[in-house]
Amino acid sequence: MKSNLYIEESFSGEIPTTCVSGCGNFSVAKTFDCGQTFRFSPSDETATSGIAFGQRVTFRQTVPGSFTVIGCTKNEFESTWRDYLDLDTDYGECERLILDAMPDEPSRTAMEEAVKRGSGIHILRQDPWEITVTFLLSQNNNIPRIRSLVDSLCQACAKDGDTDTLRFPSPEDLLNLGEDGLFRLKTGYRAAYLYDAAVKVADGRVNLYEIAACDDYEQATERISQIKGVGPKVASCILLFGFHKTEAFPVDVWMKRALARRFPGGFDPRPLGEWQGLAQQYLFYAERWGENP
DNA sequence: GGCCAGGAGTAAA
DNA sequence: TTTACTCATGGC
Repeated sequence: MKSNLYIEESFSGEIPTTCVSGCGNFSVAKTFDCGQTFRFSPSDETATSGIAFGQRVTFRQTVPGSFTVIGCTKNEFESTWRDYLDLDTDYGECERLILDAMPDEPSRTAMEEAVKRGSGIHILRQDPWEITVTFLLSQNNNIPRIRSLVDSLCQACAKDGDTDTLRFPSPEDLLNLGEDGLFRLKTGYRAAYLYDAAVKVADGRVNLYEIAACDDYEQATERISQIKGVGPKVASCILLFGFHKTEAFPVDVWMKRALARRFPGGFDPRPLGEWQGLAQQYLFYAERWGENP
């Protein structure tokens, strides 16, 4: 169901700008800084720029719930960014459901604190293949270096000049690069994983469309895990960020710290059901940014 | 120079 | 079924 956004297009000279308001307390900065994408970064104090679907885009925001998309017409916003930013989900309601699923103290208070800190985060609807590749690169790696590896991969597969570096490499691009070529990009032992992913997606042994259509989370996990290097954590990240399967609950080193600190009595995410993934993002964000939101 | 990073494959117990 | 070791690389 479409929510009631107010969308207005304007022009500054030749440059179109689309202003969007009425999207709850959506936060651009938090959404792009909670580790779900590696191709965006702050361009100044109020703007975040990056690349998705082969397009460069800038989102500028000064107050929660409204923002502008620079260089973007209303039609482009409707056809691409409205869905990408998941603006038709009521995240206020999601927050309430998360807290309702945590009736017992002190866990409820602990979750409440994380939700308050992370409130405004949306789970982006990103490209499944791109997420598969980037989270293969993420394993046993740090966030700045993952960004740099994604960049060099895109540049290595660029064909015709600058504009082509925007496009994310296809499985065929990775096959052309070869395992050796992937290794030379400093991907380390992950080169073999990337190559295996490219082979299996290209020949259909791993069918991303079937995974997208699969309502059984366990079965989807089993299918994506056919790729070498996809274990429990990477699988849950791919399903959450690439397929929007929000019952995923990725547990990494940040989450282990967050859970140990906030829930010393242990934490079972299962009662959160389809909101596990969003709760995880709040906890991840709160842990990563600590007292500096 | 050792430890850690949005872990997973493998061999051994 | 769990546990230790290993896997590239770079920042600290």
